[in-house]
Order: sequence, then C-alpha cells, then structure tokens
Amino acid sequence: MTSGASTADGTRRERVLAVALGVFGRYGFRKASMDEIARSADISRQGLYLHFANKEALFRAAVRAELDSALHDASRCLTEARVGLERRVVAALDAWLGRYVGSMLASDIGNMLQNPAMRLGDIVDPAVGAFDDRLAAAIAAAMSEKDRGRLAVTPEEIAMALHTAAQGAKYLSNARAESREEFIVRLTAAVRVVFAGFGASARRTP
Amino acid sequence: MTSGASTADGTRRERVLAVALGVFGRYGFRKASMDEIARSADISRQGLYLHFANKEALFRAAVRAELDSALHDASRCLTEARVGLERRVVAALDAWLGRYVGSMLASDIGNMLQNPAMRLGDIVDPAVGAFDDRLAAAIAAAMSEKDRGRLAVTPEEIAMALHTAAQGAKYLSNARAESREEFIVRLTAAVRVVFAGFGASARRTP
DNA sequence: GCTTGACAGACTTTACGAATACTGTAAAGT
DNA sequence: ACTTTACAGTATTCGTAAAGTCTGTCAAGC
Repeated sequence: MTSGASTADGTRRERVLAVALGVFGRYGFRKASMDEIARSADISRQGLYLHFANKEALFRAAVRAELDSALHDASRCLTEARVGLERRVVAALDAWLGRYVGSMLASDIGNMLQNPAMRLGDIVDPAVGAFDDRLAAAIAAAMSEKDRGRLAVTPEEIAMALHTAAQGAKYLSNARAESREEFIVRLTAAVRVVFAGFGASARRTP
Repeated sequence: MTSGASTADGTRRERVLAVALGVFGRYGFRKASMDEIARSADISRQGLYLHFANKEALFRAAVRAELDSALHDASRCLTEARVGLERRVVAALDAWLGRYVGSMLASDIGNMLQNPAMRLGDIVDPAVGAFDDRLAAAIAAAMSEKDRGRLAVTPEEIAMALHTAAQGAKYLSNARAESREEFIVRLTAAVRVVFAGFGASARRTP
C-alpha cells in the first residue's frame, strides 16, 4: 500500500481546516487571506491549492468539518449513558451552539453560518436538520408511552422549541458580551422550564 | 390655564420622538442627523434643541418612549379577557419583540437596545424587568393552586424561558431575512411547547 | 413658542495616486 | 507530496488634502 499517505493526508487536511476556520472566524471571509491560513497551518500557500480549488472551496470545507464536529460532539452528549435527559440536552445544545460564545471572534462563526449572503444553506441546513433529528430522537426515547399519548406536542416540536430557546440564550449572551458560563445558565433555565411539565421520566436525575 | 400649550406640547413631543426613533432605527445613532429628524418631524432643527438638550438626550427619550409603548401594548395583550394564556403570551411576546422583525431596518432597533456600547441599560433593564414581571404575573394568575404545587419551576422562571425563546425566534427570523409572519410561527411553536406540559388550565382555548 | 439665519469647531466624506497585498496559475526543485 | 520562486491582474490599503456635513450655540424676529 502507498499507506501512510492517505492517513497523513487526512490528519493534515483536518489541521488545515481547523486553522482555516479560526482565521475565517477572526477576520471574516474577505479579510482572511490564503497566506495567513497557510502560514498558520505551517504549509505553503501553494500547498493549500493542492487540496482546495480556491478560497471559497476551502471555506466551505472548513464550515462543513466544523459542523460535522459539532454535530458529533452534540450527538455524543445526547447518548451519554446514566445521565438525565435534561442534562444531556443542555450539554448537546451547548456543544451545538455554545462553542464560540464569549470568545469575541470579530466576525462570529455562528453569525456567518446564518447569514444568507454566505450561501451556506446547502451545508448548514442539512446539519441543522440532523441535529434537530437527533435531539428529537433523544427526547422520544426518554418519553414514556404514557407521555406520548398525554402530550399535545411531538418530540420534533419540543426539539425545535429547545433549539429556538438555545439560539435566544446565545443571542442574549453575545449581545451583552457575557461569558460562556452565563450562556449555560440561560440555556439551563430555558431547558428546565421546557421539561418541567413533562413528568418524572424526563427529569430523572443521575 | 395656559392650557393648549402643554397638551399640544405633549402631542408634538410624541410625534418628534416617534419620528426620531424611525430615523435612528434606519441609520443608527451616528449616521442619523438632527437635521433629518427635524425635517421628518416638520419642525426646525433648532426646535429640537428647545425640547432636547442634545442628540443623545433625544435618542434616550425616543428609546424610553418606544419601550413604554411596547410595554403598554404587551400588557394589554396579557390582560385581554376571554383569551387563553397561550394566545395572550404569544401576542405579548410579539408586541414586545416582534415590532421590527421583517422591516429590514439597516440598524435594527432591538439590536441597538441590547448593545452595551449604547449604554442604555438604565432605560432598557427596568423595562425588560417590568415586562418579565407582567408576563410572570399573567402566568401565575392562570396557574391553578394544584399546578403551583406540582411544578418544579416558578412563573418567573417560565417567563424568563419564554422571553429567551422569543429572543431566539427573533434572532433566527432576522438572520434569515424572514417576515414577521414566520417569526410568529416560530414564536408560537416555542410557546406551545413550553405550555404543553402545564395542564388544561393553561391551554384553555377561547 | 417657534422660526430663520449665521457661525465655530469637530468630524466625515471624497478624491486620488502610490504602495502594498491578494488570488490563482505555472514551472522548477527536493 | 509538497516547497520555493515567480508572475499577471486585480483589489485593498495608505497617506494626504480639499470639500462638505454635523452639532451645539447665539441673536434677531414674529
């Protein structure tokens, strides 16, 4: 096998993407330069062009990798064994939305993702959908049959509402220049309320 | 009495404040000019200085008036007779946060209010507190004694969570350039979920 | 009680050429 | 599989100077 190649390739690629996202996050798409990214990743500028056709392709790949990673982390939080639903949901929403809260990136990555001008819908929308699906699945799994009949809302609706509330907590914390801790407090308060009405099955404490 | 004066004063003042808020909202504090505000309000620029010491005083007065008005509207929504709590809460949150959703004001008023650089905390914080209080009171009033004992969260916590969720709905609708209708759909979905667990008393339909 | 006109000083915008930086491509080297 | 060097064409930044705008204040007038 020409073995080491593809593995080393993968690691290097990942490192480049992580570095690139940091630079894009700090400076925004326009002001981030290929040269700065290359230097930060300790490769030549031309090395970047061997992996990515152009600046936009690199940016989109970095966003995709970041969303994959966040989705993976959030999924892991949701499937944690022996932890109550409420805690798992808070952890997952924090992994999904809280990453850059309080880090005062000049042009916040989360905002870039939502900005229609960036045309990232084809990358972001499926990731958001996947997150909502897993959140809904975790909620459904924790709901008893009884709950499912009794409640007027579906797990999907609960997941959407939690996602909306988490977005609000993030917005408020960002707008008021709060720390990630304060974000988590806001988030926890909202999640607690959503689950407060849903019986003991949802509030099992670890 | 030197009667007409003070009444006419009040009306004129209100008109000026409404116009000023529009101009501040469209252009932001810096780019909004006293001249533009004066012309839009059909008075002379110097007339403004007879009522307001300077640009900042005018801005703060306009913000105060806007918050008073929004708080008044929201309160009215909350005390509407013969309407279920859920609908009243949606209407109140829409009155409180939804006013400028979808109106593509260059520098959205809501964002100005949250921006610490604007130093509006002494005006905004009490108004936000008052809104939360009234929201909590409306929720408390609709909760049966039984509910109050059964639930693990207070009306105040529920109000805060609803407020956070509404902020999230607003952020998402703004970021994605959605209309106010779409904002209300998001908002309603979140409110429905929060109240879903809280028994029939909260979901009485009108 | 409000208007018009005028004014100083601070600040912003515009214009413009020179300097610099960036992207994307290519070729030669290790 | 990557690096270095080089290059064309374009975009961005920088320094500077002139023109313009804005705030806040004053005086005179109805």
